[in-house]
Amino acid sequence: MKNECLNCICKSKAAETLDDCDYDHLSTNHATVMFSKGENIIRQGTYSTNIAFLRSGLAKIHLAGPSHEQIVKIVKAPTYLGLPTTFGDKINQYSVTAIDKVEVCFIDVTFFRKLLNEKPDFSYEIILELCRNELETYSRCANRTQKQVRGNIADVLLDLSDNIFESSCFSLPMNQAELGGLVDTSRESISRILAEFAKDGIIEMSGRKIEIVNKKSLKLISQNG
Amino acid sequence: MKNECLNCICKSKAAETLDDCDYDHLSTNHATVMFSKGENIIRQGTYSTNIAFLRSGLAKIHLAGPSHEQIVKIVKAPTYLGLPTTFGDKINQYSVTAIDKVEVCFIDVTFFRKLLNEKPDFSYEIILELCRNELETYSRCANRTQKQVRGNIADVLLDLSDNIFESSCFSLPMNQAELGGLVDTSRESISRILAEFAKDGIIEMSGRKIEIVNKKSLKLISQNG
DNA sequence: GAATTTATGTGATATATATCACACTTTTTT
DNA sequence: AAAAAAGTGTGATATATATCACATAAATTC
Repeated sequence: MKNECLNCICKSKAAETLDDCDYDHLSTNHATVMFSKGENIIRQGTYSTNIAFLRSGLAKIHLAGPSHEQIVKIVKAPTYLGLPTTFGDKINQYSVTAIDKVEVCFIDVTFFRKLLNEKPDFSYEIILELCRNELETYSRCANRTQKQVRGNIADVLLDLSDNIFESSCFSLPMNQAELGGLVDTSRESISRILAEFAKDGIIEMSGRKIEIVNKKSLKLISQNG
Repeated sequence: MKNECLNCICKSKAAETLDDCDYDHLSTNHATVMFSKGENIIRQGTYSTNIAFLRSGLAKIHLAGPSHEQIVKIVKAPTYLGLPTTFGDKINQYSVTAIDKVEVCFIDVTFFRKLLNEKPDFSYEIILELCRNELETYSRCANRTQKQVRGNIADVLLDLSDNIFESSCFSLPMNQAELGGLVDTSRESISRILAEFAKDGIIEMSGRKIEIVNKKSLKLISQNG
């Protein structure tokens, strides 16, 4: 177990500011847990007791909206999960669910607090991460409410391709009903519009496998032509 | 000017953790500026150079969405403005505009960075503020996209009454077109639905003056009956 | 205080998308 | 391999709300 964290290949930016001694403590103050597809990592409404760090895999952040479950975003390792909850509120305000097989490090809050307290560089990196998230959330929210469904679906495809899978070819990480929750539409609209994109030669689709053939068009649709 | 900040009656929670010496430095590292109604405090697209702290008054945070201007939220002193931008991105991702006469303290970024670096309690309070904002943004966003217009208008009225003016009687701080931007509707829908609320005896209205007469109904509408 | 601009009220119409209903397909379970 | 469950495709219909088009009212400007 010695040097477990020091030698970890998937560190957060904040963790990279730490020294060998911190890593030593970190190793003894965390537990790594595997979750398989569909398992709840953080559950809305329960008490938040640890800091969760997504070490590998994909997860979705989602919350119960007034009428249905809304997926806020899809995140990819390495990233902290549920930081805002741990500090802003003791009760989780949203859920985090594994999209594929994931590894999560649960870090003792007291120890994490100690790092924040004693390591200003660490603390500053956490601030940066929170700031970036907030900005992203603002524009994501403005887009979702203002664009119509076609544009939002285009956005999701581009996000998956550019940021999550980093390839023009990928497999949709969820079913159409969930995609609806991510884009704020009905399952049926997702089906229709994906079919439309395929018919128009913008994507190629077989089952959940998608290849973006005409990224330009997709971007145009995203910008709402 | 001595003790200007120490004796300031409107401190941020973070500032309350500081000692006399910090306050001394703060006094010499900031400038207080007055803005009148409608003036831009922070402008989207420009470089962010200072930390802005809203010392008194109301402001709206808004950004250019794909099709129209969206008001993210209305904030009230005391609060930092545009923190996420200063750290997350050098270019302002949103605008902040004075709703009434406001006072803003611009604090030197380098000095603010120094505080974050040397005063862990200060830094922790900033983290808390960022966390709370993020949680709030998530649920606000889920609500706005899922509820229909009636529910969102009810929410805005409740927010104004409960959090901003802390009275059941207040004057709408903006015109109906802007309210549309806050709720994601057209100006006309705002007009129609406010008239409807008045007709149903839920509010009393004369010009922009509003009194919430039946808060219970409003809450019911907010929860989407 | 007359003229101009800005804000608001209200009907008629258009439209994007939800919803319902059901066929078909794929995956999972037994 | 059969049976059950979960996921998807697609038409018909309903509906909330945008949009357009004006009328009226209030606030600014000259």
